[in-house]
Amino acid sequence: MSQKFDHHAAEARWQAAWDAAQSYRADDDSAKPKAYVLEMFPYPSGRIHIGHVRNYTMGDCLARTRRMQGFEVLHPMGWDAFGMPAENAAMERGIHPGGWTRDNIAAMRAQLKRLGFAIDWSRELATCEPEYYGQEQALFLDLLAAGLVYRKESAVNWDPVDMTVLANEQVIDGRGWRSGALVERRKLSQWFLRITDFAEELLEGLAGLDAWPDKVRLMQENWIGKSQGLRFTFQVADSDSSFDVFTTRPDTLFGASFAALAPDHPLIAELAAGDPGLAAFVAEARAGGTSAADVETQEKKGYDTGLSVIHPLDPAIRLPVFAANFVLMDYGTGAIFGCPAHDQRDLDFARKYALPVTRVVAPEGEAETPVQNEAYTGPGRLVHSRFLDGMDVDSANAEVIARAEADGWGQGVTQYRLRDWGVSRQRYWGTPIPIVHCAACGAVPVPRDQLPVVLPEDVSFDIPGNPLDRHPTWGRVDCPSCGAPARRETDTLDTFVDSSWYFIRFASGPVDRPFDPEIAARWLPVGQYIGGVEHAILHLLYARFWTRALHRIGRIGITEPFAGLFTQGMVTHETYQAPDGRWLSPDEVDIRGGVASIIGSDAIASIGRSIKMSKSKRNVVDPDAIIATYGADAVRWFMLSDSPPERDLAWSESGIDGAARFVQRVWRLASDLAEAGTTAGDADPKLARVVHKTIAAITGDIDKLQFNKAVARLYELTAAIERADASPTRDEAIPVLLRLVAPMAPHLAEEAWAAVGQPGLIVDAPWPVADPALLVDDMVTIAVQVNGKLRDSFEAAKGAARDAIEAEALARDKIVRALDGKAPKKIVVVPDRLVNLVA
RNA sequence: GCGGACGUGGCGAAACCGGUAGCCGCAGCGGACUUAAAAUCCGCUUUCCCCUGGAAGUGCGGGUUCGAGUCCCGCCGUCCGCACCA
Repeated sequence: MSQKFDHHAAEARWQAAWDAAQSYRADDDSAKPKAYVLEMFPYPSGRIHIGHVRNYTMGDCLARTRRMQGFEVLHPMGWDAFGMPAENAAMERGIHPGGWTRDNIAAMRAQLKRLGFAIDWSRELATCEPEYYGQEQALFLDLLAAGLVYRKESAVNWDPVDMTVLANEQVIDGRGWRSGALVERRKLSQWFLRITDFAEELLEGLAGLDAWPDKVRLMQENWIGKSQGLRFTFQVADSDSSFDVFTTRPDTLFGASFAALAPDHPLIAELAAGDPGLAAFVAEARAGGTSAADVETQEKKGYDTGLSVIHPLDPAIRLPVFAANFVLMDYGTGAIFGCPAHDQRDLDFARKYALPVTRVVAPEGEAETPVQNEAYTGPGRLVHSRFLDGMDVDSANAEVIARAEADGWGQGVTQYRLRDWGVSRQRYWGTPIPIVHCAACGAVPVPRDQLPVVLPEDVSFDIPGNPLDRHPTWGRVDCPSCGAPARRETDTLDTFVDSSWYFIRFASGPVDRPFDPEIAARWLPVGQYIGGVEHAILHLLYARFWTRALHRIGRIGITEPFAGLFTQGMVTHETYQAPDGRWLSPDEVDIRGGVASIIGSDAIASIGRSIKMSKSKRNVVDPDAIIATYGADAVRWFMLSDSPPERDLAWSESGIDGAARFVQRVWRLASDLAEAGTTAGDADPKLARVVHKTIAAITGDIDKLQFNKAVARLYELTAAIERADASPTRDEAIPVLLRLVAPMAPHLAEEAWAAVGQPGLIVDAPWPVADPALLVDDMVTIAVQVNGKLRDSFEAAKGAARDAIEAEALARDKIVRALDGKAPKKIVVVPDRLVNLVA
């Protein structure tokens, strides 16, 4: 009888066949409608992990479906290949980051190919190659020329041992994560991109992204952090100095009892020079951690500068000026006025330093109720505020802003939390910033004909710090402008720059330019982008910004790069722990009947809940091993089944067993048909209905990326075909099933398609189309409820008259019994659905 | 602290617009085939009870409705994001 489906042979055979036919090559010149399906490209860490497999399987399923539906599909793959892990590997093993990265890419590419993804490999790119980053340098210079790039001094976290800049996440308890050295704040001259110029349009653009998850839009909205308020100047009494503050609550100005400046504020720096106490306070404030936990527990502290400022609405009022640890230099103006009654932080501060607390907003009748330990931030009317008294908060805000503008001491402004994007990294393994520093000419762009600025290969990582800084020759160049000896910029670009435009380069990647706008326009924007939520803010915001920046300088026609976005869940796995608390890997236990016995011992492991795979919990599974055992199709099938794609998927041995079983079931259907040949006789209208309903449902499910539902329906269809008696309908149903399965299990589908004698490759076969006539049933089940409780049900012709249904319902034995002789007070009839009798 | 999502069998989950809760899969139980096992196939599988049937049931408590997993109000819990943002 039928042989088992041999996944090893089928995978090799069909992957070769697709390659030979160049099945997944995207044709720029195709007349077909275009579909651009993209998954976030991976960092080449060394091995594909199961999360990647899930991500790419989803995209692949969609891409394959679109292909069969007649779209010209662009489904590319590349490598986000610059970044720290390569440098860390270089330091640890004394190898070159480039070699390490390229080896990893080769290994991971082979892994992806084993899964049979429908990828146009001719468009593959790696961001670490000069062909890519050289074009990025060109775009950087374009943005520089357009004034969207600038250079300024900025504080960084400096690790004095590793001689490198650390990201905030790399600073743990004030120490470098790798060296353990106390981190210093250093000022460095760094390059910035003017993303804040785009704050408003990035915010407004979110409204149009209706195929994005609300969650991501909201996260971006919060990140941009728009707020409106008043910016005004405080004059320091008996002095020429002044400073600006920003507030969203100008209405509470009469409740002000102090002003406070960030420890990093320039005015504080000035004063600290002559005030050792203040200098000590500043040093102490800087030492305080910036982590969430630190901030939460940190006490509000201040230092009285001895200065006072003049209240803008009444020169007679003077407010003391403090340096305060809770005022941030990088939001607003780095200075505030404190209104303790209506701001919790100000209240805490005021209590500590015995400053007045004056209520200026109160709900009805509470004007004289003192504010105790909780600041009042609710609605109400202004009190103790002279000309503002009696106004509501909004009117008072507007009134104060109007006066400030009329009298010239302040103005209404919109403030954003978003800051300009600092892109300088003091590292080797990144895109060199194409700038030359000349003593006479300043920062000079590298001329276009000298791009790319290529990273030198002869570098070593045995000494800490950026090897570009100590390279003997690379940094020495002549100034492109005056010809005098000059030095290269040794900083490289943040790797988020690399990933901000790769999707454009996929659409069009000429050798002499970053992209061809006309060709790129044929594909962009990306129709469906799929990746993890962890990129909800940074990557997705930067890519949106980069696209808008290119749009502003006339390089591209679109403003939004990703029309549709889907954020998929993680793949999790149960955890196993030995009685002594040691974590066990899945292949150290044998699970039967919910009990995990430890292999090679008679002890029982405790089973923990399914959580994110991590090395420390040892609950990681290796895709390669699983593909070898179960086959690519079973793995792909499992990745799409069970859990909704936006939720986490719990990997389990039994789950993948089930998937492998299904592959065999489909294969059996096909090979039995191949053996038996076609059937003569009558059609099977019941089966035909099932087939067509399934076609319609699955098409919709895949459109909505609800792969788990599509999978459930395919199980049902398979079961229905298995159960059906031989008929021409059944013979036709099997190739339909194969086409529906093809996006998920393509090797199986090809093998079976060939076995049943269908012509050509199934990947080129058209997607089945449901016959609308077969989607409607002529009989429906009517539920009969008494007082809302189901008592009976019966079959009726679809569209049957209300009276007839009502009469039938009342005549049913069970209903007569349930009503117990009483006449219903009310009868609700929902045609084709139910009858509810209210007794 | 602020913002958001979610909560349904032993488990992963379905359920169009408010209309028969639990499709499908996993695990489990029973059976068939087999010398046996594997594989495969068939059946059962929310809980409880006085079991030809009945009651309860979608985190908890209320409400709207002929009818609520779905809508409204208030809690509880879990997860995620941001975090001294003036």
